[in-house]
Amino acid sequence: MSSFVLITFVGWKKSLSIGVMDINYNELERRWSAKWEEKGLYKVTEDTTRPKYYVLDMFPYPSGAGLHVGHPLGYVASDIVSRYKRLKGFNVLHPMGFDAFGLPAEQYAIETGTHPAITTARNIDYYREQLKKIGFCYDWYREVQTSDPAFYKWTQWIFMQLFNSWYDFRLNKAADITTLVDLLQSEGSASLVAAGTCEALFSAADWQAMDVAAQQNFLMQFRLAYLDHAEVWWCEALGTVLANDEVKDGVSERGGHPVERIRMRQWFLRITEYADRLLEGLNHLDWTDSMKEMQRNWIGRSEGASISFALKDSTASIEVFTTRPDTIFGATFMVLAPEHELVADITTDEQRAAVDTYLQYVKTRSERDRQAEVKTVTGQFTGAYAVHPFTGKDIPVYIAEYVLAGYGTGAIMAVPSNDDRDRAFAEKFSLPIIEVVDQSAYPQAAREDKIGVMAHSDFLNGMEVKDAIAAAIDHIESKGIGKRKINFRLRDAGFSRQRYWGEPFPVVYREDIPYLLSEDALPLELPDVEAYKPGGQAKSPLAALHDWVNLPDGSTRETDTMPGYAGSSWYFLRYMDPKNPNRFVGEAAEKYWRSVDLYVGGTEHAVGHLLYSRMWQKFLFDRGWVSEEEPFKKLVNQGMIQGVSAVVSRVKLHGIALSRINVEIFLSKNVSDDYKKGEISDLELLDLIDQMEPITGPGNREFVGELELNLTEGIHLPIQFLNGDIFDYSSYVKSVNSIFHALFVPDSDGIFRVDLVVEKMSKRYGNVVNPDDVIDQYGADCFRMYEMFLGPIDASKPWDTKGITGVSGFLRKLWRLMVDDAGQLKVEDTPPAAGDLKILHRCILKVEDDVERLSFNTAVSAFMIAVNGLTESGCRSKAVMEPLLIILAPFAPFITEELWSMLGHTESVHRAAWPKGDPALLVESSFNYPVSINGKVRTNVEFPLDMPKADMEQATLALDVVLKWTEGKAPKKVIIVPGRIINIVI
RNA sequence: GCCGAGGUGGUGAAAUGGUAGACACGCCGGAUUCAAAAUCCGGUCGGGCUUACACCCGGUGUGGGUUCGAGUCCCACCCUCGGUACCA
Repeated sequence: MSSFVLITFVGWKKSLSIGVMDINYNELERRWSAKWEEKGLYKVTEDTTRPKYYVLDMFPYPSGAGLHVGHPLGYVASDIVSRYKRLKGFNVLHPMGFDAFGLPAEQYAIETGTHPAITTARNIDYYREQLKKIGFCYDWYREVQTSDPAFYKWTQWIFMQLFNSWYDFRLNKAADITTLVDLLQSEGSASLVAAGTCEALFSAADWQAMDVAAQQNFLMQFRLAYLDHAEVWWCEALGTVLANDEVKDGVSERGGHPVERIRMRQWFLRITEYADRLLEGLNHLDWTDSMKEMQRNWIGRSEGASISFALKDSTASIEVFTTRPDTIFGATFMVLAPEHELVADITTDEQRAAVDTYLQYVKTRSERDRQAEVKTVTGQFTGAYAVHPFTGKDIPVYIAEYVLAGYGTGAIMAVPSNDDRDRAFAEKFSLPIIEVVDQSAYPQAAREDKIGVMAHSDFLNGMEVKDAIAAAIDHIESKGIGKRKINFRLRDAGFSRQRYWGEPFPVVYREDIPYLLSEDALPLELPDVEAYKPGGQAKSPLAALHDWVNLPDGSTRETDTMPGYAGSSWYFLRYMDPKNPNRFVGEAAEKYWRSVDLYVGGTEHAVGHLLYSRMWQKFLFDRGWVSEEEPFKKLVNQGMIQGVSAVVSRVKLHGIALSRINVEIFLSKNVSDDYKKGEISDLELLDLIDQMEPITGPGNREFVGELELNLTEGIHLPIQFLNGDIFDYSSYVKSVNSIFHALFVPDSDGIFRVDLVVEKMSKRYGNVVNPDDVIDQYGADCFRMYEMFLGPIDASKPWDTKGITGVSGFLRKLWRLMVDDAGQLKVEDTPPAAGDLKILHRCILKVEDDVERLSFNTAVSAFMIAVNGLTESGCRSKAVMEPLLIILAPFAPFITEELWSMLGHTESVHRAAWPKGDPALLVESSFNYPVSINGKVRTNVEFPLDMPKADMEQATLALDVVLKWTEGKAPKKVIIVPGRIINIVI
């Protein structure tokens, strides 16, 4: 597929007819865009006379494919809210920028040698141009780019503050590391040990006697940005470290080379210190429950106990964390994570070879594979035994991939009676199972549910699980073998990448000890490199720059760079004061804008970005640099717009020569299905191909015996040539370059059909729809409204351009409501008819309610209903048209501005005030009640709304239809809900 | 596997526990037109019955339950999508 070129989107474009009364959207939109820009209509300042409102979009990563129709879904929604709030009198901050560091630009650089800065700048220009066409009210003066040194200077600065801070247990917040040094200086580590934050006990004198390296190593255990070791995917063949995304099925996605986990020293952020506050803070946020739930589960707070198991014939012990200390008598073996530090020590000589083999296997396994694997249990006995702390029995120690080094202590006491994976493991390795919880009273209960009565458990026997947990912990504590503990699933965040295109660390090493640069050395700019492909073992390309790495004073620079989420963890603050050279955000601006009132973005960021941002904000808050502890008050997730792909099968021939080389043979759906089912034989298929283009070469058919047909499924064809499921292959072949030869084998009716598959919109699938093309044909207003009309903002759905004609028709209808065929304004300064006022006010109230609820699709239909109604009634009243234009302006900013100015206004419609809807105009005096018999609607009857229930009941029972059903008998019950329904039960 | 979301006509969807399918697309029929585009009018969940008006039965992924009444609430299951710690 490498030889075909993607061509611009023209397939569904029809010629646009512009009649006398047609609106030239493109001209109109260009004209108003220019005027707004000239007047600075969307420029925002800190205006203390008006209440502020901060509406933020998750900024995009500018990929080479440009914006597709899925991106603007959330942007249109937030733009509508921004404009609506402005009409409501708020001073609205609505900025946009670019998340500009990232892997794709670097990968492109490796392939082509183009500097990522060049690709990125180009992509950003294209994105910005596309965004501007859609008519967003962004204040472009405030644009930020995370790869801009003026921006990442402050990313580096915040990293330095994290490095220079520790989490002060006394204040329960971050504090300057010097306060820790003062503490150690004056009293040693006693209070730290008491607080459980470190184990080494030493005095003030001991501290003072330590050398620099020892002191720094100690402080490293407390810094919020710190060095530790972690594993990365290493691919020897490619010579690079790979992202999880780049590893598929245990091999590199590019090239299919072997990969393995290797351990490296890297930077981390101590987000776990914030686990409790990140959890608690959720309670005060206006986010969806599902989003909060995902964060809660990610943080994963669990209460239990840590217990120490002594090893037989050894001084070492294994510490485990368990949420089920009550089941300790059911612990019949132990399992260590394969990476556990004790593994090498405790493995016996007889088991060493087997353990090593198993460790090799685990190195090729991703964490996800390890957790997802439930069908086949794997593990290996180490030869070592632990001593059960209560029974004194020997229990074997295994290693197994299902135990992860990063969770808890990296070791478990396995209780096969009450844990599914332990159970499966015990069964596979024939280990004893002791049923310690009698759940016979709870037939519905699962093995892992915390209900039942304890059995075979010595002093716990007869207790309910809940009580047994408490009793077991008490006992464990009194025996001194463990203690009550709260554990979090959340792990500290890896902050190093062995990559080029990221923020350099403002760090140098002397004697292997990291030191920060001075603040005036910031920004530490990313230097140019010769090659983007890493040279040395798992090092970033920066490591090859010897002059840059090795400083004259003998120190060396950190060569890793920061991850993608570094810049995105605080960019929302920079928008408040984007050009400030002296501070990451100026104090006055920060105190005015404070935090984001509405944040719109995809669920894919539910835990990553949203958790890191919250941590950074809390840290900056602790240190007194910002005034709010949470960055995003309200959060809304937009759904994903998927593409519809054209998927076919491709066949390759071996052992036969075609008239041309490099021919791709595609099979139409029915042909391919029949072939797969065996209803078409190899020979028949070959015949079909032969009909398309004669197979030449030595003896053709005689070669059939050696012929090999290779079917590849799931090949994507570009959707531009698609009409329904029919693929116009002759146009497609004409459109691509001459090197590409393709043979299309159609169905028996001569038509080539594809499988339609709904999936992520992506360049690689050839299913991308570009908003530019939609706007060229229908205009930005139409595009915006159609995106909203597609469905609820948070729902995912496939894009289909066909339906857009409905919205297009609506905009024309709106235009014709106010402008006649000759282009003359029809609107008159006459008093509005009562019916028209009712239509208008119903619309105002509905749209207002819908925008507040972010239900934009129903707001669009409310506009359609209003315009249909006003068209039907022949309304011409200015008093109706003007408010209608104002409420529609957030959705369709261009056409409303044009009509508004035609009505004689010199000030922009976007500076108008939202009209007040009057509910009194909508009050009805009667209601047409549905009458249902046993819940099924049988007829309708109209009653005044103030009619007494008894009268309604009497009148309803006398209806012919009702009499037919009741057969004259008295009903069992009559339910009357005023203004709703009448239900008769017989 | 685990966590989260979703499943309603041919399609996108609507519906504070109260007339399922608003608003649109598509399709069918008609008006207008030399013709087309555009526009306008009517029809459009399935089945039964009827010359017709009407009427009846079934219907919101599957199976149960709560309720006068369930797309909506509860239980179990199936399928699709997002995340799963280095894609962004």
